[in-house]
Amino acid sequence: MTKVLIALVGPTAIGKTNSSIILAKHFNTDVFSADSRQFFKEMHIGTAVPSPLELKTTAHHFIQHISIFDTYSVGDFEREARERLTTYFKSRDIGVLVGGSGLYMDALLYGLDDFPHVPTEIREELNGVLEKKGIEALQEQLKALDAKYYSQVDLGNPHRLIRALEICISSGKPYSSFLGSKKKARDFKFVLVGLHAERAIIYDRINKRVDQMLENGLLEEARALYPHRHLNALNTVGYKELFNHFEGKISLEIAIEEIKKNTRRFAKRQLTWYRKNKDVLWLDHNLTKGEFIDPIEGRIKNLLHAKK
RNA sequence: GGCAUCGUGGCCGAGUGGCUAGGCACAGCUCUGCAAAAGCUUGUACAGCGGUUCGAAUCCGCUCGAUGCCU
Repeated sequence: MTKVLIALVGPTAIGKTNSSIILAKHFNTDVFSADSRQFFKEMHIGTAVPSPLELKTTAHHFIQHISIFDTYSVGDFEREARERLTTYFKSRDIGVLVGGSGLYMDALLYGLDDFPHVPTEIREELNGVLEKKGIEALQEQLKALDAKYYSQVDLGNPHRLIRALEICISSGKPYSSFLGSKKKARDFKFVLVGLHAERAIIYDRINKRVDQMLENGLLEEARALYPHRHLNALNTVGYKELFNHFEGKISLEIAIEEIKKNTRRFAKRQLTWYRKNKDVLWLDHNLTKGEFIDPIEGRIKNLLHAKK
């Protein structure tokens, strides 16, 4: 029996959570999250995690399953989620995946290459190089260790440079030599669905949701997390702006405007991520339940038939 | 009514005769273990009209508009 994962993507605040639950109920499935911020159990309001009721009604995976103090990466997620799905599909035929993090979604749907484990000291050291000698030092080092990748990376992007270098250094082989190998086979097929709306509508929903988060107590949540502001998990829209406010750098009003602005820009990047992906079936966010489910059901049937 | 100052791209803001500041926003884009991260690309705009000049956002005049002061 072919297993099918319905993968739902779309810009933040467009209504993915709600739609995912509609799908889960209709197809009687669990929901798997691929949202890199909803993983953290210490964050609730600012990450727009599903409500307690929603979590109670529909089984969710990878929602608040780790701590902001944990080290977690796409690689961990990809492995963990793939294993979880394998188990899940032993007794189920359809699953729902929702997520706002393009990289995490794609890692699960399309696979990731295998990379050797990198000791954290190597990254720390490279961060030190960046700080002391500047990005040029990283560029030169990469040029020496992996000329091929050097010619195609964003040379101005320290994250990309450091990642490539840490692989080169820890493995003794060029980063690019690990790329493009055959990915681990997925034991499921997927239907990729994108929620779509006019830009103005998305932005309006974002602005309103931010106001709602504030009413729900985002300020208090952020204040409680403030001591941990240096953790990567807290380098998150909705929190970092408030941290700046706590430090007296900006007023609360400005902080709120910044949250809205940064959320809009985040939504824009999410749109860019999937705009050129031909697998995506784009559906308007405002469809009725039937109009929404029918085309998805159609695609699922096509998949099942194609298999035979 | 008089005098004075000012009027630069969506916003902020440099620039006092020639070599298209810059920042922010918007828009577009990149992405294989920090991804709600990180990075990249993009605007010849000088209130209007006329004049001086080889050449004006920069000088002169008028008009319009804003602000301040005076009667």
